[in-house]
Amino acid sequence: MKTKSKEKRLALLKAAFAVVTEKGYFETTVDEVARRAGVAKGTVYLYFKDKPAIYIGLVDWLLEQALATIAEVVARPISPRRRLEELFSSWASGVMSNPGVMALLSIENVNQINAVMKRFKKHVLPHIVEMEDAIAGIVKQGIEQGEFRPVEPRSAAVMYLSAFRAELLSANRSPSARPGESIQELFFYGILAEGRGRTKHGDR
Amino acid sequence: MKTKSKEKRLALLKAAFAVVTEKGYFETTVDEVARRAGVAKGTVYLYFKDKPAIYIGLVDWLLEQALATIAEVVARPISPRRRLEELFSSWASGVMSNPGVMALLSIENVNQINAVMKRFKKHVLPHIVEMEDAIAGIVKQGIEQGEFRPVEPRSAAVMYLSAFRAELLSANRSPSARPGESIQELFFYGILAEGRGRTKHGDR
DNA sequence: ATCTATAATGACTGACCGGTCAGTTTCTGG
DNA sequence: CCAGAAACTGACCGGTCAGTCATTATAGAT
Repeated sequence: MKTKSKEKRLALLKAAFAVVTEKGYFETTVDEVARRAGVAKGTVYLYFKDKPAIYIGLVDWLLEQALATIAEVVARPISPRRRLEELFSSWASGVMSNPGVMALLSIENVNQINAVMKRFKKHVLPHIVEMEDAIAGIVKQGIEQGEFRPVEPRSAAVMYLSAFRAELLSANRSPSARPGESIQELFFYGILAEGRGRTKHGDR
Repeated sequence: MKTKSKEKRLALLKAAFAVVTEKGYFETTVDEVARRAGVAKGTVYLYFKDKPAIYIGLVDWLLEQALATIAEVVARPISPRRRLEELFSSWASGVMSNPGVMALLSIENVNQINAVMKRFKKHVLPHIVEMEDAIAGIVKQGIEQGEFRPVEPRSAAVMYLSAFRAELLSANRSPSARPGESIQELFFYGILAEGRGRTKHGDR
């Protein structure tokens, strides 16, 4: 039965998610993932080739959901700005809301020195690029419709993701004032009081 | 001789920096740090209590430099906006330029589940907060002088650091167009084309 | 009820690595 | 030149954990 197997795999991924977001990849043991899923260690190896494969499967699963959320927001009949706002809150209340997810994806920062890291990078990076592209698409649309300034869409996408990340982390640290809106607002309006006449960042 | 000892310690930190930014904390072995510094493993333990202590010493050292750079920029007779711009480029050409540094500090994202992680967090977080405070100070000054809008200084600081991080990572990935200026420009001007009349993000 | 195939188990192994410490080398000052 | 101190060394130990596989349990077919 194919579905039964898929369900089992998913259950393992969920267990892995719980452990990895709590402890990080390197401090996660396969045995704990197994126990958390209610199976023995050997069973994990029936569904995943090795430990890195669990991580890769996990990232695939998470980013798939993140991308699905983007697609969903893009389908709504709203302005690009509203799209970005709603994506922000959709993510913030979904899987991406776990700050551990950010740490999870942070592995991308490490230089790829050995075989395992190369494998990680090879799988994670294309997904991240795909996400950036999707967001850049929203930005581009906003520019064409005149809602956004003619900025570099990719940079704006990178900035958007950073803002989201920043929001998650700071919210995690102090659940005080609503910094989420504050950070979103900064993304939209910038920090400067005036001098908004130009398009490019001065010349030279 | 006290200085001799300090020098040795510094040499070890530099070796640790090289290895850790390349491989990340968990894949770094004490033995490799020792070899990279040209000493035997045992020697490392004359200067650091254990492996976590190396990491903590490293973070202290790096953030000390980052803070010193802020202080230096703050001392210059320039506008808050220029301060932020010059800090950006000072960092980008200094120790912070290594993308591995960002990965290094990313450990802070992991939840503190065990004693070692708690130790990490206890040391790293205050430093990060200190940095955020310093930048928030610049922002506050800019608001008082009317150069910046009346935003929440802390949020702006968090956003600034995120922007820097984003810049580093994307520059590392594609040395194509100058995304640095692009991202800085976004931080200052935001993305919206107009509707700049208000101060707060709507009401609600 | 019995047989077979498929799934699951967990004890075991080998590699790795943090930390130790008895032994060795280097330094210092008399 | 020597003796004692201080610095350094690296073989060794113990614990951990990824991955294996012989054995056992389960499900489905007849």
